[in-house]
Amino acid sequence: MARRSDHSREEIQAMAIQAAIAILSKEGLSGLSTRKVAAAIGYTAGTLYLVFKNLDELILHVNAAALDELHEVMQAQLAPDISPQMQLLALANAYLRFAREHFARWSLMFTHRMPEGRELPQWFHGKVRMLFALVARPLQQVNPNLSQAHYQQATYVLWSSVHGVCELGLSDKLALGGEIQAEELISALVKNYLKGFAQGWE
Amino acid sequence: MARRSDHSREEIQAMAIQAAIAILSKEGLSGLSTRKVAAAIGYTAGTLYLVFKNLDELILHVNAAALDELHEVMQAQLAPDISPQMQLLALANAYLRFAREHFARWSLMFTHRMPEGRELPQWFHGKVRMLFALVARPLQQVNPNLSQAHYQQATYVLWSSVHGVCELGLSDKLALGGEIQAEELISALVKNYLKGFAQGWE
DNA sequence: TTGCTAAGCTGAACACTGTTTATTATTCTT
DNA sequence: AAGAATAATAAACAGTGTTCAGCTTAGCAA
Repeated sequence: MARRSDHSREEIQAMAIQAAIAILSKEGLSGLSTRKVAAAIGYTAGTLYLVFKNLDELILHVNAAALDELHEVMQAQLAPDISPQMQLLALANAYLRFAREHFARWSLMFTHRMPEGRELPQWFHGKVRMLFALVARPLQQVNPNLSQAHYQQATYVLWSSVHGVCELGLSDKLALGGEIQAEELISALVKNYLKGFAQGWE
Repeated sequence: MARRSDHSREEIQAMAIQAAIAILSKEGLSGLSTRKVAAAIGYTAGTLYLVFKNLDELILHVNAAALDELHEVMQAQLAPDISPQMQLLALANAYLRFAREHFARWSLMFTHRMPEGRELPQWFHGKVRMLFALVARPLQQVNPNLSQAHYQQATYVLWSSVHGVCELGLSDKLALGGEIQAEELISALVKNYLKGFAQGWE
């Protein structure tokens, strides 16, 4: 076959991303392959290379979709009539929930590294900044007396630490006795961190 | 060739682990392969399967070696004449240093997952507990009025959050402006967390 | 309507990967 | 010295990402 023109480049691109997400959800990262993605959308592996530079670029878009979805579910947590502390806790729990429900996609975001030399594109960093902004604002309400740099640092720290609890809490590496749930750890972390953060800096 | 008996099973096993570590350090995870490990120790891929069940088991031992090495460098931080707060900060910084200097090996510990159904062996969990114990003791000194379960939870939380800061801080995902160093984040996290932890619970 | 060019797509190839197994070469035992 | 047991290999299998010559067809020109 040749020159079917059933779909535009953009359509094939979108279809491939969706197919990759579906495979990832069903079979995990090890089940993902170019041939399988191509077959799922009725094309051949070679076609993917007309639309993506390589598999890394496809994964980049899969990750971008995850960032968008994550932004959506986290933004839905924000409610102005709730204390900023509770908003931040809700954000952290939403992050944990996303990690649990979309584990393969979530961990691919961090597992995947650009090939040597290649950098993440700017639009990707933009999506990351959008996510951080969700945390920076409530933090500002918790303690309004700090500089912008402090909020930025606190955002990084809080986000990273919540991420770490999710990662180790959802893996088998921590060997939690089965007793301790990740939710408890998240709650303990966020409350304790904000207690210190509210009291000032140094 | 056949039946050379140059090395015992245990020797081949140890050689393969060391070779895998060397390859990992030089070429990263993507450079690791059974044929390459085998060639590095003067054997063929098939021989590795006489000594390891599969590649996962080899990696398991590579990770175990990393746990041992990590325990060593962290234990070296403990000095009884230093405040527990400073000891915990030193432990966190040692963890960050290890992650930086042995990045491929360090991230393989978390990237790698046992194949479906297979569990991590008990001796592996034992090594993890040994590491946690390094953190639990100083925590007990920071606030001696809590239950054992609280120390365990605090250990998990502190460890995981430091881990998260290392992971995101060392990746390109956070897009730190280049300004903020991971050391600063670690320091901010540990100090802030311990401030809250020293004040009590809940 | 026909012919031609250009684009879409494929299928096969290449160099890898982890893993299994028949076969060979060597050592040990009798 | 003959035979059994074992260490190691080479080759095979099914899969991977990636490239590219060539085929098929759409759209345009004559």
